[in-house]
Amino acid sequence: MTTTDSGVRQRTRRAILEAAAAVWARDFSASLGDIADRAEVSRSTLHRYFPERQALVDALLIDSQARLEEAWNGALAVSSTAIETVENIMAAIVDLADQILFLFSDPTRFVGNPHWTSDEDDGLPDLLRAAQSDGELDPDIDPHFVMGVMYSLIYVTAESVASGTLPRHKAAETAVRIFRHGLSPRS
Amino acid sequence: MTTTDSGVRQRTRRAILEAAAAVWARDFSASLGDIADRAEVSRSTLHRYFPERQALVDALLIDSQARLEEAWNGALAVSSTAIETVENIMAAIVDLADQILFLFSDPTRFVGNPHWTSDEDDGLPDLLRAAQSDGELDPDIDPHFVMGVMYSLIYVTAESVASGTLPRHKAAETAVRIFRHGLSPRS
DNA sequence: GCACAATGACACGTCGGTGTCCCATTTTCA
DNA sequence: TGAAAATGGGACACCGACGTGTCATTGTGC
Repeated sequence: MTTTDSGVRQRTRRAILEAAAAVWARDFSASLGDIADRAEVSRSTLHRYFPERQALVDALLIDSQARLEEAWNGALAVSSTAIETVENIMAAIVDLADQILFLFSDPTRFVGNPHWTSDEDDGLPDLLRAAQSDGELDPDIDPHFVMGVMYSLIYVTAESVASGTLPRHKAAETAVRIFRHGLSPRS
Repeated sequence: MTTTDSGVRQRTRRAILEAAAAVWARDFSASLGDIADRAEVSRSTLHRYFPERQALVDALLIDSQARLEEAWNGALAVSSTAIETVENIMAAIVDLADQILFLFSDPTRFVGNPHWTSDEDDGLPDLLRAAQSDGELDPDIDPHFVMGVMYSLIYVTAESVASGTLPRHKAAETAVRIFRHGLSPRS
């Protein structure tokens, strides 16, 4: 706790968080035992780092949101137009698929959780509207539906990478292309 | 059981199956109590129709596959080209979203279940390959990945219809258009 | 080598979902 | 109307996940 967060503690902590994201992204009802197994840690150890289930949920929630925001800002920094920003964000979060799934697969999962930053105040809907105004996305489609398409494309590409159907280096490009072409204005 | 499956029994049975599909499509770990509530039936009644959890799972599995096959055959009957068949199938199964989700959201859910007809022997991959040969779909994309995109589009459109974001009468058209444009060959 | 933190294995008690009865009440139909 | 069918709801035992604790073992820094 003091100076002795010697690499070990941080590494086990990260291993547990990674495992939790990977497991809970697919099945939020998975037991702590499953997560401990995935993290290659005993259930006792898991409980020492996160005394109760909720503590792990909160920690993963905070961590996932932080990493997502980091990716978001990185994408913003290198983009000029709205559609370019959207594409860069998609490309960036393909690597955060587990975290995204954990965060957004069930809209009611974190209601009432003090650590949950509602996705209303991030600028994605506004960004999509801007892309629609620029003539890059079909203006007749609801931005929230577009977000749904984004997330589901993230999901399938990540799943396909995990199962070996899709090579990792093609994942981001593929997802972005389907998104871009599928939602372009009617020609 | 004999001639006396007087409408009543059939209707409650259907109500339970519908409820189970709707609930388990989103969370397969949901309790039988949740399903009974959704079906507006007491838990006792549910147990009378399906003595154990597995019995309900099997019944829903059989029912969902039957309805899917029916939609499949209907789409086949009115289509001539491969891509047309795919589009008609997509349009048809938007209304079966709950059943599709229940059947395919977890690939490992029914392994070993004697009632499970592996999706290897339905012709979807072949159909997609045919559409690729016809120049209607990008030939560089793995058919199984295309199937993933199909299912995820079914999912988002159905979710959006349920949440009121997307009008029902536009659901099928929207899903098909995104699929078609998103996966068309590079131009 | 010695102290001390970290980990793993095990042992409880609690709680919710499940499966099974049983009985009262309502609905259906002859 | 009256019998049969169908349903609702409570009581109970069972089981697995969870939360908490203890104790032995490992390994890390001094």
